[in-house]
Amino acid sequence: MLYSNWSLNHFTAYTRNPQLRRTALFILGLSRGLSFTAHNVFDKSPQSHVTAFVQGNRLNKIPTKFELCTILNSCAKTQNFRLGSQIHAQILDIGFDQNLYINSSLVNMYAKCGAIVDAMKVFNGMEFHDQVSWTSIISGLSQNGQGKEAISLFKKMLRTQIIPNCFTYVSVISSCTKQESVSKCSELLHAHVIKLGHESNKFVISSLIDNYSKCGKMDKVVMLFEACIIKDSILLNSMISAYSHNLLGEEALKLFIKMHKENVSVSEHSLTSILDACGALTVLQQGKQIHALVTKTGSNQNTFIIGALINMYSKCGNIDEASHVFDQTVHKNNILWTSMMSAYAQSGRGLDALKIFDHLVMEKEIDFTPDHVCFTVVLTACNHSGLLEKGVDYFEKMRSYNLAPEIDQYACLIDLYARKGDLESARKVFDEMPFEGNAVMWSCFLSCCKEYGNVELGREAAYKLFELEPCSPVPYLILADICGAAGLWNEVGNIRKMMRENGVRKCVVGWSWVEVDNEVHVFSVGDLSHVRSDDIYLELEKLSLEMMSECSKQYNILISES
DNA sequence: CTAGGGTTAG
Repeated sequence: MLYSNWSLNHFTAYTRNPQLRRTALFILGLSRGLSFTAHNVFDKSPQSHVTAFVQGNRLNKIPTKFELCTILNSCAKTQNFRLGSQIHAQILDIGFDQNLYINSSLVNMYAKCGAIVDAMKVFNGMEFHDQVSWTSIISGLSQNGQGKEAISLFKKMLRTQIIPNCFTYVSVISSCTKQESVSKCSELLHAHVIKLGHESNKFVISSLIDNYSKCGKMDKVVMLFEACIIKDSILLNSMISAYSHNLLGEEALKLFIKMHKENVSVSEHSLTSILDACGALTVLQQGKQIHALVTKTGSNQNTFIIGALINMYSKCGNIDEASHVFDQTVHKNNILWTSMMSAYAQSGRGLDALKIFDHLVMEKEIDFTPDHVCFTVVLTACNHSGLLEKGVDYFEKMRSYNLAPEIDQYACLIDLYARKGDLESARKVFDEMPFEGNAVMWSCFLSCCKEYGNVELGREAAYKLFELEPCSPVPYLILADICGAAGLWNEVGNIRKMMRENGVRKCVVGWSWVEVDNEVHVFSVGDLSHVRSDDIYLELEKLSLEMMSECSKQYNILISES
């Protein structure tokens, strides 16, 4: 028998399933020597490679290893798992199963089709590895949301003789970005990159910019960006989303205008990021102009863009326009339903958000399966409307959808209890959940302890935060507040002393100012949520995009060292 | 002689 165990596993799996029996027979047919000729494969689209392959099969020609590589590549691009695995069977039959090029293509093909287990099997079955095969599996894991595994394989690679190249670093850096807890990796990997001389590779820079921006290290982001000589559209998009992500919408808009002026092609990625920035700045006028641009470029059915439009309109206080955009969407999917619920929750209409959710899960005809993000939105909606019991119910409901609560949903649960004043139950969740509480969670909890004057729990939360955020004065100040309110003046004195001893400065929130028409407007950088649009952005809203770029020289934004 | 891996968006 020519088949290895591996292909037999596949084959039997197919024959057991009546719907896949035809595929099974096809595999058998291929393995008996059917083949293909690829006509003019080099100037055709992946889909026409696939067609050529299937046609060529009928001509009984045995494909060369080069042709097999090309066709596997096309299967990867078109996510054609069926054909890809059939070709795999043929490869085993012909005996190319230890060819490095073919195996790397196989790993890539399976990974791109989401069959990461099969990709791992191929990878583990390889006798020798090189840079490409390592990178294929690392990027495959990263793209399939298994950042942790990608990083651990990277570490394994470092212990071999094979030195990672710039392709590998791009994948590893983006895995780190997706894994929240490993923000410390940024500098380390950056150092690797410099040492190996990849610091001017545009892919590496884009992924590093993304990584630093997600960790809030904007100084590094700007440094990298400014060192770039050629700024292509992806780099600019990474930069725009970095600015948006770090509440620097102003900078994001400026860059977008510059990009538009210099005729750098505006992609759907750029539009999504810039809509985010408009939402964060609550500049409705600019948001509307981007909406016009979306319509003009025909991107008005792209899920990411629609989601961003809904978000932008709701942040700008225009919930009706948000729901109008949603209504005009032809294919409403999970992401968009969730965006719409989130829009209602953000606009203080939590009950409307819950109404949508209840409707969706009731209606059997609508294709909707709630995921983690969706439950976060539902729980947030409960929180904003003060619905403790309902929130706890929804939390319990997650399990009926086979969803194990993640840290975000636990954070919502803690918030629900704490805001209602049930601090003991909230505290219990910290112990019961399978995660370590992070700074955001403890900060929320601490604020609630202050609200309800609970010294004991407040003290515990503050001490946790001293460890988690050693530079932040906020927990010191809140704890001092709690103790002051309880008349514990000795402890207040001690807290002040601790602050001095630990070198924590009282003022860390930066201040910025914007100058428009000779008037100076001042606002805090850290948190813009309390800034009312009519206070500061009134003047900005009057400006059109074109005018903004003309005026940009006047907007000297400075962050003072307080 | 020909072949394989990478970045940005909820």
